[in-house]
Amino acid sequence: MREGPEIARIAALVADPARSAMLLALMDGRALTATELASVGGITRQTASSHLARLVEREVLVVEAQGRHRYFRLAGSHVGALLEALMVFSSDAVPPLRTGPRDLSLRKARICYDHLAGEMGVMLYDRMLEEGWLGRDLDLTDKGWARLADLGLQHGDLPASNRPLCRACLDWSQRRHHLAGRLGKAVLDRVLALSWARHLPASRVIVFHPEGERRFGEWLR
Amino acid sequence: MREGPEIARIAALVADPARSAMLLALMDGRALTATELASVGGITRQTASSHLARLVEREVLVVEAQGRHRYFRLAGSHVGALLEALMVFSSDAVPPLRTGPRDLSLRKARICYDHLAGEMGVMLYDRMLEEGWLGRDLDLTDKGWARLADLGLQHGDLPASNRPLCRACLDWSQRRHHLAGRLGKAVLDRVLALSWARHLPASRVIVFHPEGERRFGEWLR
DNA sequence: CTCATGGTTCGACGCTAATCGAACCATCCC
DNA sequence: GGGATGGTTCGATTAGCGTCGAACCATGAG
Repeated sequence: MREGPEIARIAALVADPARSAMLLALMDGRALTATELASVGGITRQTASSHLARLVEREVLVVEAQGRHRYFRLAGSHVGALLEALMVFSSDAVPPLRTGPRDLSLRKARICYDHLAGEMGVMLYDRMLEEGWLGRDLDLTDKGWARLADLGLQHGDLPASNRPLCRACLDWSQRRHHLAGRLGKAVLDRVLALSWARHLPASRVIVFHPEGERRFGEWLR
Repeated sequence: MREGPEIARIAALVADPARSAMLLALMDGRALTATELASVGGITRQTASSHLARLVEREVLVVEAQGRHRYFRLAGSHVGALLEALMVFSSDAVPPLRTGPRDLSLRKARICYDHLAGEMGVMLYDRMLEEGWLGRDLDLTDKGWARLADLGLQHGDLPASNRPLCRACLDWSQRRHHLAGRLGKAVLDRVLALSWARHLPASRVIVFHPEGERRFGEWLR
């Protein structure tokens, strides 16, 4: 391309129908896989792969590899701001996309390895960050320790190991982060021990009892 | 082009180096001619003409014909907002462009047909709008009439005619509007009659005397 | 009127970039 | 181990669009 203002190259990234459709689908902050994005863009996987590589290279998207999947999401709020500035002209809508399991109980709460996933897991993670229980690099603050004590969790319940204390894990259904690591396991264990929820046999479903869900939400308030 | 989100088509308008250079040059709100925009875009006039037609058609720019010139400017603040959202990624600078006469006195104040142009003329027009002397459709308000009386201008000094009372005229050097119409002529006549300024013989230059410039500014305060 | 200048239209050319088929690599599941 | 799925790389094709030369129209100056 002939040289010119930088903004032309950025605009060109959005100017392709397939790429812009992918970006719109990511506007709600979720993370989607390459195959899903190929679908919303109406193109094949190999074409999408090339588009996504360019978007990551220009730091419009960030990518997170997890197993054989690669999750893409917007690189920051400035990308959302750009898309919104464009939507002023066009009034495009963000297309709905169902992700993950159809089963409502699975979407609500389930086990991911050994920690809590689904809506409840994402809520746990979000609230801990919002309320300052976790610092920016996922370190547990004094306030965080205090609130864990309210739940009955002490330092002793979280023995040191190679595994990190707190880790962010991409949620299959929500496509946002939930809490993993030793603390993720400890919180789930505690929720089960308190009988706020139970683990449905022979499945990954976690069923919250109404009273347990209320208390869980209150603890996070 | 294959169908897809609207935002792709808007982004495509900015994605071209020549077009984005033109848009950047217009970011300060001035209006530039097609030939000038061709120059900042580094392209020929005929190419620029095609670009500008598309930008006007998509309502990114608006055009104002004046004599054999066509002045283009951004269609609104939402266009500026879009460009700024793009510049977050790139930190392009708005390129400087000298417009109009080199002669400083000509840039400062001059006659345009029969009314005041240049910095002083643009200031007059801007202040009248800011202070509510003029309404949105350039009608003279009660407040406006009162302040004109301070200058010694009565209704009788502005005889009715086919020519509109107030009109916006694009300023050659400033590339912004200044005050024209019967009122524009009347104000200039009055400024000259008060000896706040004089008309340099055999030229279009208006020279404000220091004291006159002070009083003029005070009147507009 | 004649000339100069600003601007547009038309047509042809050339280049860039999006696209997909095919082959390949990596991971998960059994 | 083998099969299935997610994802990438490579190469060839194709289509869209930016570009300018040439001709033309409109306005302003003398």
